[in-house]
Amino acid sequence: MRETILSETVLNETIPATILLIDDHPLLRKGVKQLIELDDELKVIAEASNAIDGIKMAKETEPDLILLDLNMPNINGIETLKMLRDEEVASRVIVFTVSDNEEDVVAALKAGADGYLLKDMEPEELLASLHQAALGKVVISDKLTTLLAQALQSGRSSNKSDISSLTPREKQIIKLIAGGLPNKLIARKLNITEGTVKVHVKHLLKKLHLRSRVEVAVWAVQEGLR
Amino acid sequence: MRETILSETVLNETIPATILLIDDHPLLRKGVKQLIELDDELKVIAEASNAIDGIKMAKETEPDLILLDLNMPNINGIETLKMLRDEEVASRVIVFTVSDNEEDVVAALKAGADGYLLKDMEPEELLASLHQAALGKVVISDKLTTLLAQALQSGRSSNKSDISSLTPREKQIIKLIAGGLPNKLIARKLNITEGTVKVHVKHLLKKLHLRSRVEVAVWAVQEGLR
DNA sequence: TCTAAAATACCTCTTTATAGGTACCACTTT
DNA sequence: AAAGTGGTACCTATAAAGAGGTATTTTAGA
Repeated sequence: MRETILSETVLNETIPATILLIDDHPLLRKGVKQLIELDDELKVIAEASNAIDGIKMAKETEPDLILLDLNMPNINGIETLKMLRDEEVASRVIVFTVSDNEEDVVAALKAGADGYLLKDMEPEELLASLHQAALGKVVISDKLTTLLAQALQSGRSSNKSDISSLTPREKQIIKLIAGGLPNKLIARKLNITEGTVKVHVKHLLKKLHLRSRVEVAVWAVQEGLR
Repeated sequence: MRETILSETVLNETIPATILLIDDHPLLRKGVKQLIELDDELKVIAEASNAIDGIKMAKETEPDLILLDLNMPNINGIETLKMLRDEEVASRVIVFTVSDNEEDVVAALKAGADGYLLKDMEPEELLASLHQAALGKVVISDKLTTLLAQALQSGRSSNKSDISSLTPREKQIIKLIAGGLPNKLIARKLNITEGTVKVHVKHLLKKLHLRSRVEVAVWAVQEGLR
């Protein structure tokens, strides 16, 4: 695949690592792309502004690295990551986001991310991290290492509240709880009986290891469920 | 201040609107700056990664526009905006953020923002909005207009939950509610009886025009009470 | 197609939460 | 001194929430 190179020492020839950007913010993509252009060992070969396009491009271009935003409309980053894995995309996926939330970090790594970098990092650090990532290393922003260590040592990685275990109905009810609705109104809204709502609440409390709907509401808000 | 221009029709001479970027993400700044460079009616003359530097630079450079991020460490965007106003900086301040949260939008505009743009907008739209802003127009992302209309018509701007009417004890209890504690545990923690906690809860519910502790918890979390 | 998971409904029982009232005390403002 | 505010306490009564169980129907996966 390597193209012919004119009048250049063959020994100095570097094959740039190819990168796909998936982020719904055009401006951010622009900034990252411009930064990466300064580095001849890295090359942005494709961009996408949503999960669907991103996955399509990943399959078409087979990049070495995928920089993936977490906070995207419709399909979020974690889901996108899982879909990429399902599609057997071989690229190394680096989550690139503003969220230094422990849940997000753990979820991303559990879902098989090969790195987790924060958008507020210095440009030089980002390039350095991408180099490492291209070499097969798992890269994590310095800020997060302490956080991760705590998460692991306190065993929270196994018993933390995990949205992935919830059924669609349960997620739906969580959002309504976070909206402050009592069971009776939730029932009316969903055209089911209050008793049934209680069953769902009971189940989701158990799954999330939470003690009350107040904790559910707080959790949901902090988790950014909408 | 206008520099000498060589061999150019004087009639076509445009004085670019000067812009100061305040955002803690270097990459985003990079992207925006690159975009603005394409437009010779706009010019980034300074950048800052935090509120303190931003305010200093605003006073030094007196830009026409300030693009201000909301989500910054230490001092957030709204506070920064207020500080700019206190310092009597004459620049038009455009909030530029990812948050399409109603509270944020309303808070920003109440604090005197001259615009509120979302980071996920298209580059062309951003440039167009900045042109409008430079002409003195208040620019709001299209996405937000519906939201704003609702906020105003439902009168939420005037009778929204206001923390200032709360007593210290009530604020304290709100934080504990948001921590998911039931009245009994709150009582233990504060060394008062559960009955007394109930009275406080009752009062604060009335003051905040909220219907349940769940709504209180959600409100507190979104309000960032800690 | 068979099966397991999900969603639904109804039951009882206990605990929490909310609303209303009265009352006392300390402190500040008028 | 009187009035107001904030914090405390106790009372009754109702509403809501949560835990336990059983059971039927749909839906989706193997």
